[in-house]
This record gives sequence, C-alpha cells and structure tokens, in this order.
Amino acid sequence: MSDTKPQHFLQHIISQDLADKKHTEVVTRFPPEPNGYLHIGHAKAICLNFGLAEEFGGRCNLRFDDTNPGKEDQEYVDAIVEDVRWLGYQWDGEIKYASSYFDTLYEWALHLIREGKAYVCHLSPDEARAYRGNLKEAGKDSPYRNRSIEENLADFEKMRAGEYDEGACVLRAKIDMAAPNMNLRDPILYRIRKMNHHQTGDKWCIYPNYDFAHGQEDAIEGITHSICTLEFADHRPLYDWFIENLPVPAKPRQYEFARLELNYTVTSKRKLKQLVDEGHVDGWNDPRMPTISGMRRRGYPAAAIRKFCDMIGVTKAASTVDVGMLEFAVRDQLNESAPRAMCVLQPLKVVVTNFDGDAETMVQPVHPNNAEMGERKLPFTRELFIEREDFTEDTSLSRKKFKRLVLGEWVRLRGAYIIQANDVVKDSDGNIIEVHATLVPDTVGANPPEGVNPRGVIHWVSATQNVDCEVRLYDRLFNDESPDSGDKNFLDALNPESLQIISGAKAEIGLAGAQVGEAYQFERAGYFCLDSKNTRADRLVFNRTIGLKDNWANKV
RNA sequence: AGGGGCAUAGCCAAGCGGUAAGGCAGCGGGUUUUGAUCCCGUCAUGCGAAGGUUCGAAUCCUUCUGCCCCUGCCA
Repeated sequence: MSDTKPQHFLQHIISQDLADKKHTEVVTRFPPEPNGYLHIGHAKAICLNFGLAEEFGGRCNLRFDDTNPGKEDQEYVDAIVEDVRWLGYQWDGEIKYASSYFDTLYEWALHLIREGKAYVCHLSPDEARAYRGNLKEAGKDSPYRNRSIEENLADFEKMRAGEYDEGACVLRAKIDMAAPNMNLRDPILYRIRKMNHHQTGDKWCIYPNYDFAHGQEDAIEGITHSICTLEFADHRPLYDWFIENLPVPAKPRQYEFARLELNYTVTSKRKLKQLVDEGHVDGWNDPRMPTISGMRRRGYPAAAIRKFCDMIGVTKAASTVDVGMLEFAVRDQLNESAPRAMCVLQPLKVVVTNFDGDAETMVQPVHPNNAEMGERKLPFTRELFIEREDFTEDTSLSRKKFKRLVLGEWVRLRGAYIIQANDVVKDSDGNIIEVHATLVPDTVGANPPEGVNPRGVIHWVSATQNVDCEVRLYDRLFNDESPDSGDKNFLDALNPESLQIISGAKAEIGLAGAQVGEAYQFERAGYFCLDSKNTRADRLVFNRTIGLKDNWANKV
C-alpha cells in the first residue's frame, strides 16, 4: 500500500525526458480557439497543461489558436482569459496568439513552395473532395500539383494580395494523395477568408489552417510537450512533417490524451451554443451549464474543479465519468471551506409561548470543525420560522423515520433550545399556519432533562430578525444519462424541473452581508452562493450549488 | 490488407513477469446539537475472448472480438 499518487503516462514521459536530459525545462500550453466558452472538458486540459508545468517547475502558455476569423470573437477571448485565471492558473508571460505568428507562417509557406513541397490548387471544394478519395480508396493528384515553383510563388502572392475570391484556390502541401491517413493527402495550408480578424484586423485575407499553424506555433514558443486530445493523433504525422520540413527553432512533440465526457451532460460547443441561442438556459453562465462560467456562477469552487480533474486521471481510454464524482469534489471542498448558516426555505411560524421579552442571543461556530473560522450570533425570539416540512401532526411516524418536530413531542433547534410542540393554528382551509410551542429551560448547549427526548435537530430563524431572500434550486439539466448519444435529439432529454425558484425564504440575519463569490452551507439544506446575475441590493438571490449528501432519502 | 487509438468492478483508474493500489458509487456499523462531516469494515480467485511461452502472465507471443476517431477551404 502506497500513499503517493501514481503518475499518469504523461508524467512518466516528462520524468523520463528530464532524466534523459532531452529537455531541461518543461514548456506546455493551453491553446483554445476563441469560438465559444470553456467547459468542464477544457478544465481538464487546463489543469493538465498548467498542472504539469507547475509540477515539473516549467512554464505554461495561454495561446489563442485564432486562425479562423469567421468563427472567433473578442468576447470569447475575454471570457476564456477570465476562466483560466479564475481556475487559479497563471500563464507564462504575455497571452499568446497564433495570429501574431502569421508573418512567420507566411514565410514558411513560401519556404515550402520554394522547396517544391507546396502548391496553389484551384480545384473547387467539391472537386477537391472527389480528388481526395475516401477511407477505402486512394485519392488522385490535383491537376495543379506539378505547376512550377515560380508559378506557385506568383499565385500565392496573388492569393495574399486579395486577387482571388474566397474558395477560388488554396495552398496545399505536396505529400501523398494515396496515403492511408487522410490528413496526408495534400492537406490545405492556407485558405482565403476576406474578413476582419479580431486581432489582426484587415491585414490578411489568407489564413493558415490548424495543421499548418499549431506545430509551428509550438516550435516558436519552445513548447516541449504539446498535449492535445485523441482525435488529433491522426494529425501527428502531419505535425511532424511540418516540423521536419520547415526551418523551425525547436522540435516539439505532440502527445494525445482522452477528452473528458460526463454523463447527464453535453459538452459539445455547438450544443451548448444551441442551448444558449434558443433560450433553454439563461446564457453561457447559466448555473446548470457545464461551462466554467456556469459552474462559477453555480458556486462550484475552482479548487473543487481542480480536485475533480486530479481525481479522474489522464489516459488514452475514452471514458465517461459519473457527474457524481464532480459533485463529490464540490461537496468535499465546500464542506471544508464554507461558513455555516441557517436559512428556512418554506417558513412555518412557531410561537414560543413561554418565551417573553427581548431576543436572546445564541452563539454558534461559523464552522463546526474549525474553530478558527469564528462565531456567529443568532437572535432567538418569541416568534420563529422553521421549515414547513420539519413539522407534522402525524404522531404515528417512527422516531427513525421522522427526526423532526411532531405535535406533542420535542425537537432541538440547532444551536438553541429544545422545544415541544403543543398546539397548531390552522386557516379556514385546514392548512397549518402556526405552531405553538414551549421551550425547555436550560437546554441551550446542554443536554435535556430526564424524560425529554428530542427526535432530532432542525434549523430555524427568528421571525422578526432575518433577511428575506429568493432561493434557486437546480437539478441536472438533462434526465438522460447520455443526452448526446445515438440519433436522439438532446433537447428531448432536457429536464423540465432543472430550475425551481423559491421566494420568501428567510435567512439568518448575518447573511445580509453575503458577498458574491462566497460559499455558504445552509445547514441541512445544502451549499449556497449569491447569484452574481440576479442579486441586487434590495433582493438577495441564492443559488443552491449542491445539496448535502443524503443517505437517507432513498432508504426509508 | 484503409489508417489511427482503446479494452482491469456500476463509474474513473494504478499495475510495466512474482501472485489485482486508490477514488467515486454501493452495502454494513460507530460518532455526531446538520438525516452532513468524520471514523471503521465490506466490495474483481478476476484483468474483452481463446490459445501459447514460463516455475509463475493483467503484464510477453498469436489469433479473435468489441468500442472510439479520421473522407471541413473547422479546431
């Protein structure tokens, strides 16, 4: 039995490279395309790349792979920067952009042409597809494949100068149209896009493709270990081909790992965007979204996401992780760090008939297992609120089944007195609107006298000194374990009850000072945080980040 | 003869020829002024299948099976 965490395959590779003196420093990078918001899957890549750099004393760059102006936007750049920073990572130096290497990339394209390894191809997209062949059959050479270097140089210059329309031609590498790996069938290096780029403006009308950009960007930045997801494994021979055939300053290596999939969750940018665009959720940062901004607004601590990424490991085996594991990480982190408080979601008034006079101040620790977090004061008054579901007239319920307040019996008010329910007041419809109770003297912080047996402990709040709030309870966005799979429409799996809004909740007075970004545990109810979007000075809105673990609900 | 990748418990995942780590979930019990936390115990005679090599195989060899990815001027 070992108490050290075993290393995953990338850690093994890096350890070996360092031991072999193949590298003296580890340099990684997180290279998102700014075409959408980051989600939990990206969090895995972020933790991996930044984590590896941290672990081995190296550096990690944040680099935007912005080679496709048609799909990208500054809005996404800003959101991604915020998310990475929030997750707790600091990139090395300035933020990098693939677009800042466009001049070099252009020179290298020229280099390939001069070497006779690239050519301008005027096949239409449809023709090019036909020439490419398919998985079973080899492709055939483009009729433009063997034009002279001079002709290609001139043509490429015309492309750059904007003399051709979009789609009229592309620059291709001359590799092998019969290669079993489709990526090697004369891949496209540059295509014409006459549009404004969020970083370079109107400087260019030709843009490099991913394959012609990524490895070279890595080389320019001195990346030692270029880590990407499995679907890029087929691109590695091409990645290496460019590194071999271009005067690059370094020879980075690409490694692939399996992307993260979560059950009950969709993580395709397209589908997340659809949820936002069609209004199924309240934006990219809706608390039900698996986006980093959504999880942040929901109240998931960055540390919990990091812990989760550490828990799931890194391998090359495609896997779908149980969301329960993410939820465990969230609870685990919150349990440790969240100050405790009490909040009654569905208030039922309790009148303590034998309590007269002013409020009595109860003192409770902010955290039951960490005295250093201090104490809080709770006003105990004649009129209180308890949770509607914490009271019943049904005296037949067993003590094991109902550990709360039953008419005629006792219950402990958390951090305060033990009370006995004596009577109920009902409205004309028979609904209980008030419970009359008596407190048992001298039971604050003390065991009850002989013969007084409280069934359990319930939370409460003063009816006269509290803070009103709205509470939002969330459930998983999808009812289907794999809403993404097969030919089903993922929208059909949407959970209609994923959001429940409760107004008129009453929280302990100290919560009036709650701040956005802080997490609280409402005892017996779950973990909550202020909603950053809907909270205003005169209206507190709490999101339930996640409920407490409930071992009892499914059993009895 | 397309190419690439992957198979260890319900879900992740260690293991690298010496007799199946750990986590999540589950189950049983203890503590508890949160039905939480915490603590203890339990959970693969078995590693996709079949052969083979070996004193010894999840690890090596052979064959087979299943799943994922690749035919964007996306990344």
